[in-house]
Formats: sequence, structure tokens, C-alpha cells
Amino acid sequence: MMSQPKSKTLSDSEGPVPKAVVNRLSLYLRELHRLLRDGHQTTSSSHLGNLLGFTDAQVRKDLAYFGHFGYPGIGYRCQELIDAVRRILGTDRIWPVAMVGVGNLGRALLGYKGFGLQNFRIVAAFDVDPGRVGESIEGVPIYHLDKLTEVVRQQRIKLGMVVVPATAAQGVADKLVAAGVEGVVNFAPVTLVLPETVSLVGVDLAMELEQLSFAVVNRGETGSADE
Amino acid sequence: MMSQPKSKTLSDSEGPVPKAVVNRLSLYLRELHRLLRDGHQTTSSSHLGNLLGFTDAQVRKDLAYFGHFGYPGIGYRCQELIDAVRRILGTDRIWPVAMVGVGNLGRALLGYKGFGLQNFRIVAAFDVDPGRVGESIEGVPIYHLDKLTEVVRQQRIKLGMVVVPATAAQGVADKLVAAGVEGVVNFAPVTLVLPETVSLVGVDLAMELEQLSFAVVNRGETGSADE
DNA sequence: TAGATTGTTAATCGATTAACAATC
DNA sequence: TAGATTGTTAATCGATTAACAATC
Repeated sequence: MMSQPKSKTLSDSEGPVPKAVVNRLSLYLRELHRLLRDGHQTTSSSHLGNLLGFTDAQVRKDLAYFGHFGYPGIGYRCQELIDAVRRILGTDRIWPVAMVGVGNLGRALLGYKGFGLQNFRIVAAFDVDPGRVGESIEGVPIYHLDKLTEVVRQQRIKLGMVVVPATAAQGVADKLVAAGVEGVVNFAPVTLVLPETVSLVGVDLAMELEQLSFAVVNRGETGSADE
Repeated sequence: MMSQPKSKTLSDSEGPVPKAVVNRLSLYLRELHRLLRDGHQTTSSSHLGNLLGFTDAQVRKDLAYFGHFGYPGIGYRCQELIDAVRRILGTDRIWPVAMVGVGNLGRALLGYKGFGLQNFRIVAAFDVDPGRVGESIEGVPIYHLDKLTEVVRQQRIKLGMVVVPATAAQGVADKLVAAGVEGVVNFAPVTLVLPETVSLVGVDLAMELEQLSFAVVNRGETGSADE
């Protein structure tokens, strides 16, 4: 049997993990999946770094926050590192997710297969439009917003996606939090204010394009707006 | 007539603008629009900072990269600063955008009103599905992928959105770049490799959820995954 | 004038990188 | 063994914050 790499619990460690590190962890995971699919059994910090435009030192340092996953002289075993990173990110188990707002974008997200691959399952959607409530899209039942608290509580849903118009977003987020949600992805182009016990990620599609128009107009005068 | 604030061209200035600064610029702009809508004529660095969770010093420093937009003792005039930031970001003019891939997500993005508000116009969409080509969604004509080079060249499109499956994304991005596109938003969950003269922003929906699951699992041990 | 707030410099903080002993 | 590569420490780099003279 093969010796397992050591991991440390985060609480052992020295201060909080920078957000940028966790972000790169997701990128490593994505790249590792691809490597494995392409037939690589192992990789190295410099290999992984080259693929993503990072230094080898950064890759090693990032991973070292969480344990000793590599083998000196060898590198990292892809499958093993995938398992480790998934455990770190918490995606080694299934996360039920609530989505609020079943407009254009909401419906598209309900059909997005990428969530499932990382163990996220949208199990309930909410809207106020009577024409939508009661329906089921992609197998996901659509409830009236009034049922949010009940459904989220009952299913112990910890993650929510806010896909409503900007004016409704804060109210919806408050409802999610009150019902027990601890992490929110906000697709509405507004700044949400939530208790600091709740994690918040904002995706503003127009903002992404703004970053590009800036870079195009100021071509050369800025560091590349890499992924 | 009111005296106009001074702006400097970026080329004057001292080294490249950090990507994080440009990102915050978009957030300032969003907040300024809201303030103006709420009837505020002026604001201040500490006001703006409080709304977004930044220090006043950071707000002033960010803006100072680009010019002198404030008035000592007064603050910033909202409308004036909005105009300035839009000029800096390049969104004071209209940007035609090409979208490739008209699946679930692509169609939703075609209907998203937020782009138009920031002067982005999706003027052409592309797909390989004969069932979709020729159709028009939200007033946007859908061409066959084979027409991409021609249409992008002819309309001098500089920005593109890649909304195809992961396996097709690199090829599509290459085509966009070959046709003259200088900025790409990639919605496919893969790392794209493009010439460094091209700006690239990646939006990976599953990755956003991963950041949240990490934060929830490690509650307390990480800086909050703020917007 | 007193109070408010800017733009900017210097100090602090944190994150990235280089270097290297330890390991396979 | 020689070659490769890790994990970690120290050095470097860059970004954030504090402080304050200048301005309205």
C-alpha cells in the first residue's frame, strides 16, 4: 500500500490563509484534473506553475499552507493531490445550493453542468413570479420566495446564489442569511452588506468587460489582466 | 462655468497600474451611480471607502493614479467622478462585443441588460449548431462560427466572450484573437493560453462556489471572501 | 477663522520569489 | 551516486495604510 501524504488541520497553522491562495487552489485543481485526463500520473510545482503562469515557489508555498503533499525528487501524484485539494476546499462532499431568481441568467445557471462536477447541487430555486412558481427546471423545483426560509432550513442549505435584479438583491441576501446560509454568490451589480460571519463572492459581468476595455485602451501600461 | 478637474494621461505616470486598482475603479463607479441616484451631489474618500469596505487612503490613492479629481475640504462631485472613471475605464464610448457559443449561458448573457448600461453592445453571436445559426436572439444575429473572422474584422470588434464547452474554448479564443480581438472573457472552465498582447478575464462559476465552501468549512480561519 | 478633506510621502504590512538543505 | 524536486527560510518586492501639509 502506498504511503499517504500528511495534511495538517488549518487550526495548527500560522495565521489565516490569504484569499488569493484559496483562489489558486481552485486553479490547481482544475489543472490537475486536466493533467490526469491527459494521462499524467505525477506533476511538479514547476510544471503546474508553468501551466498557470505562476512560479514553482508559489505553487509549493500555496500547497504547504495545508500540508506536505509532495515527494522530494518526484513531485506530486495528481490523483492524490486532487483528493487533498478537494478535501481542503470542502468539495469532497456534496453541497446543496439554493438559487434565488429564475430569470434568464438563473435558468441558464440551473442548466450549467459545471456545478455538479464539483459536487454542488442546486436543490431549490425561488422566485416571486406566479408564472414560474410550481414549475420545475432541469429537475429543480421552483418555490415562491415566501417558502425560502422553510426550505433552506429544512434542507440545511449553506450556500446561496442571488440572481435577482439589483434592487431586490439585498433583501434576498438578508433572507438567505436569516435562514442559515453561510456563503452567497451575488450576480446582481450591487454591493451587498452582510454579517461578517457570512462569506460573499460577487460576480459582476459588466465589471469583467470594464477590466478589458481599460486594458485595451491602455494597452501596454498595465500588467496583463490574467485569469 | 465650473472648473474641471485635471486628469493625467497614464503615460505620464510612474509605472503600471495594478490590476487590483482597476478592479476597484469599477466598484467605485458602481457605487457612485447609486449615490447619484440616491440624490448625493458629492461624496468623500471615507464615505466611498466605508460603502465598499476600503480605507479612505486607498480610495484617494487609487484615484490619484489617474489625476486630481477631488476638491480639498469638499470631496468628490459624483457626476464629475463618474465621468472621469468612465473615461479611464474606456466606457465613455460604445464597445461592440462578439459572443461565441449560444447555449444556455450564452442565451442568458445575450439577454443581460447590465452590459448595455456600461456601453457594451453584443453585436454578433456565433455557434456551430445549424439549428441556431441564422436565428436572432434579443436582436443579436447568430452566425456560423465560420463567419467569425469576417464579421469581427468588418465590425472592428475588439472584445469577445467565450461561452462554449471547455474542449472548444481554446480554439475559439484563437480564432477571436486572429480576427483582431484584444480582450477576451472566458466562461469555460479551462486555462486559455493567448498572446500577452491580449487581455484575458476568466469567469469560472464553479470556482466561485469553491471559494465559499472553503470559507464555510474553515469558518474563522480565513479573511472573509469579500466582493 | 475652524472644520473638512484632498493628494502625497513615508512607514507598515503582506505576499511573492530566490535560495538551499533535506530527501528520494 | 547524480539528478530532480520538495518544504521552508530569508530576501525582495509591491501594495496598503497612516500621517500631514496644502487647500477650500
